[in-house]
Amino acid sequence: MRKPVSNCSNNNMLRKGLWSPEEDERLMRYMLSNGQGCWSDIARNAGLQRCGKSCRLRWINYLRPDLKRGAFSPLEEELILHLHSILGNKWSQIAAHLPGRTDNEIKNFWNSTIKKRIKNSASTSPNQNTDSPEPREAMGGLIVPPRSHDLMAFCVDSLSTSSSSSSTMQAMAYNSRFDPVGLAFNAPNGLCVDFGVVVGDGCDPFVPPPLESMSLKGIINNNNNSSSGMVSSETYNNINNNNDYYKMNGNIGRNNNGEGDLGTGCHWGGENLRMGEWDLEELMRDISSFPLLDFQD
DNA sequence: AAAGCTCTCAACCGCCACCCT
DNA sequence: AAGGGTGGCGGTTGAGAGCTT
Repeated sequence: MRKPVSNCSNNNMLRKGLWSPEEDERLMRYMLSNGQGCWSDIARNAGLQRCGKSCRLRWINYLRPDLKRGAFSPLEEELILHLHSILGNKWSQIAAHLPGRTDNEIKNFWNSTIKKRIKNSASTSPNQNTDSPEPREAMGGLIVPPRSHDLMAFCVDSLSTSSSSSSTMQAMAYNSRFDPVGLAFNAPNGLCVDFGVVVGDGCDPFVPPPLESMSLKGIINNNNNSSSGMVSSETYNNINNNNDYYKMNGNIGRNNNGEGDLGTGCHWGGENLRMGEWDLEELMRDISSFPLLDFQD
C-alpha cells in the first residue's frame, strides 16, 4: 500500500505529465503579470489544473526567462566539477554558482555525462572509486585545475550574460543577447567577450528561446507597446517589485534611448552586489581555498 | 527496415524545514 | 507545542529521441 502522499499527488483533478504549450503560456503570462507568490494560488489563479509544486518546477526548470539553454561550456563543466568536489550532490548550491542553470539541469548533466566520463576515466586507472561519495577522491584525474584568469573571466562572463541571476535576468537575457548594439556579450565571431576580456570559445552562442517562450515576447510587447521588440525595463521592474527572486540592485534594464544601464555603468561593483545566490567573491574564495587548485598557468 | 539498446532530460516522488495558526 | 500548509531539495523514473545491430 502506498503511503499517503501530498495533496499534489492525491488530487485526481490535477493534471500530470508533460506541459502543453497552452499551459506554459498561461503560467508564463501569469508570472509576468503577477510575479511569484504562493504557488498553489498561482496554479489556481492561472487556471492551471496543476499543483503548485508542479508549477514551481516548470517555472524554475523551464520557463524562467533567464535560463541559459544549450550545452554546458567547458568552463561550466570545469566549475561543476570543482563545485561538486567541494559541495557534493548539493545541486541547488552548485546551480547557484552557475547563473542560468538549474539544479535539475546540472544534476542530469552530472548523472549522464560527467558520471560516465568519470567511470571511463576510472576504468583506465583502476584504483579510482567511481561511486565514491567524496567526489574529490573520485575524479580520476578529471579535476583540471582551472586557470585563474579563465575562471575569473568566466565569472565575469556569468555576471554579464545572465547576470544577475537574481535580478534582471530577463532584461539581460533579452537585451544583451538580442540587441546588436548592446554589450558585446557574445561577439560575432563566437568568442565571448566581456569588457575586453576574451574568455575563449567556451561560451554558448546565443541560443534562441524555445517556441513556448517566444510567445513571451509577444505578451511583453503587447503589454508595453514596445516598438523595439525588446522587453522593457518597466516590465522587469514590475516583476522585480513583486518577486523576491528578481530583486536586484540598480537598474540593468534598457532606457528609452536604447541604452543599457549596465553597459555604461558596470553597476556590479557596489557593496550591495547581489546576484541571487551567486556571489563572485565567495566563489573565488571557495575556489582559491580548494586544495587541488593550482593557479599557475 | 526494424528491433533493441542507450541516452537525455522533464517531471514526479518523498522527505525535510520552515512558517503560520 | 502541535498540526497543517507550503516551498525546496535530492533521488528516481519514464517517455521519447537517437543510435546500433
